[in-house]
Amino acid sequence: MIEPLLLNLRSHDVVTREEEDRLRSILQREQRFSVGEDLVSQGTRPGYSTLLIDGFAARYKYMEDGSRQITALNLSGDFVDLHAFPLKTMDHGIVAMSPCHVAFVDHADLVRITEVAPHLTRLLWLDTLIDGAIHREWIVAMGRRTKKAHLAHLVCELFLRLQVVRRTDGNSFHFPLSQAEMADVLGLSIVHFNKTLQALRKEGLVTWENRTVNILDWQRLKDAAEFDPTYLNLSVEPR
Amino acid sequence: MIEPLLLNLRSHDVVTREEEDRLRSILQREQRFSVGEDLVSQGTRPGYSTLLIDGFAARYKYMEDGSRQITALNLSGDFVDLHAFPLKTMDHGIVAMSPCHVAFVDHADLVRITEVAPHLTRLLWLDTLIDGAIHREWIVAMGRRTKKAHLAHLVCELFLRLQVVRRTDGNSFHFPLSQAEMADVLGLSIVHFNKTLQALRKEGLVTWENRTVNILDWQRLKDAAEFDPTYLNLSVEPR
DNA sequence: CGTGAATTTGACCGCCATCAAAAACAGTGG
DNA sequence: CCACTGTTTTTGATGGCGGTCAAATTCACG
Repeated sequence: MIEPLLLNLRSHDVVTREEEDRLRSILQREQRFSVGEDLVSQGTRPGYSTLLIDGFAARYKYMEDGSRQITALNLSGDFVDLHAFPLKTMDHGIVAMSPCHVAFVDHADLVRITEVAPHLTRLLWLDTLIDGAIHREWIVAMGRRTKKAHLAHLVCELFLRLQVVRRTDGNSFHFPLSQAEMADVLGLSIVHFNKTLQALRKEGLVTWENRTVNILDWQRLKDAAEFDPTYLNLSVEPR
Repeated sequence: MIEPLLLNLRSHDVVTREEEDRLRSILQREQRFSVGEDLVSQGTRPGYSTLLIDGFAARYKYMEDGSRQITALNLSGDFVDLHAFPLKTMDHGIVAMSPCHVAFVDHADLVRITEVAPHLTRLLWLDTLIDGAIHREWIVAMGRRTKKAHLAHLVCELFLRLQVVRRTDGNSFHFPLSQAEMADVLGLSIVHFNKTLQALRKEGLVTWENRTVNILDWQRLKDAAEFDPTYLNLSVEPR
């Protein structure tokens, strides 16, 4: 049940059997959310953190004019709000973009981990640091990439992250977001997201239909995106 | 010497005398950098982290076409690359935007802290989580705010962050970035940054000259920015 | 087959990039 | 103190990317 989390952590460092057991032992009740439900709502102070076992979720923030910006995408195996643990008050919400299967962890148990399991603490810390690295990459994409490159970059990133948790199938992966939702990821209008996607399709870099993305030419996609996977830290090293 | 760091940490939680001493004891040699020098370069694997004692620094990434995006601004009291500690390889660089006074901390000493000082560990973790929260706010600003609101938001954020480390003077603060550098923060052209700034000036929200920003009307600036300081976590709570 | 959602196309227009150059400013040496 | 030079800020003109509005088409599903 925590397999995707373990796959995630093990893409960065060795996780011992003892650490694995410790993680299992702190998982509280499971719960399922359907599309559109908030896993965590803005402004709340949850006393627990949420592990996404399976599904797709998005961090989002609404503006006063009703527009929305998605600031992160969470995949199977992601701790969606380890953040809330020392951060206390949620400054944004997290919503299910597909049916989501989650498990909860009490903050008290996380505090306990920092007290007795320093290496595991560093691994969880690392997980939040990679979130930060992804955020920076998104900032770069929004500020200095063309929209086409931004989208291409996102596809590259999603592919590698999904591959870690074995959610890819050859060169393709299931991806449940609508184009309207993707527009909120890229900070675009729906119309222009559509035109950007069509540009990628026309160049023969990807297909994207039935909520399935298929990468036709990894090398050219990578080039179009100026994609460098360093920030994902996909190498096993002592941390 | 680590006073600004302590001010930073103490804006979130109580820091005991023992923790304070521990922090002092792990600070290695100090160093000064002049404007334009890299505190940390992209692609390197430093064995230490850098505490910014005084000055302004920026995380940046260059694109192949030579354009640059600044993904974060670091102020006095910020740990500029606690990230590199479990992250290992720097996926971006950090450059001095003003003369910078820094001190170094060995990664081995940071590992030691995770082993013997859980609360201090959580405080340092928190620090990196707030970096992440700021990143998310920047993503929102780039994706869904007008450029004027984005700039206003940044001014609000800088003011509060500088106030914590006592680098404000009434409603104004010293800020050494040129307009060209600010353009790299907002993902704008120099010309348009200038026009955006003039819009804020014309509305009587700020003055900005001689590298000094003065906030003329906090409330209206806040409104123009849709600024909500929650993400900065400026409240003292047990973490 | 009908209804609502999602995708796609087209027209129009404004924000912002680019190019160019003027004006203001800062630091230099004479 | 002033001329000289490079940097920074500011202004103006032009064009393209991407937003908004509107509608057609395709798709999902009861």
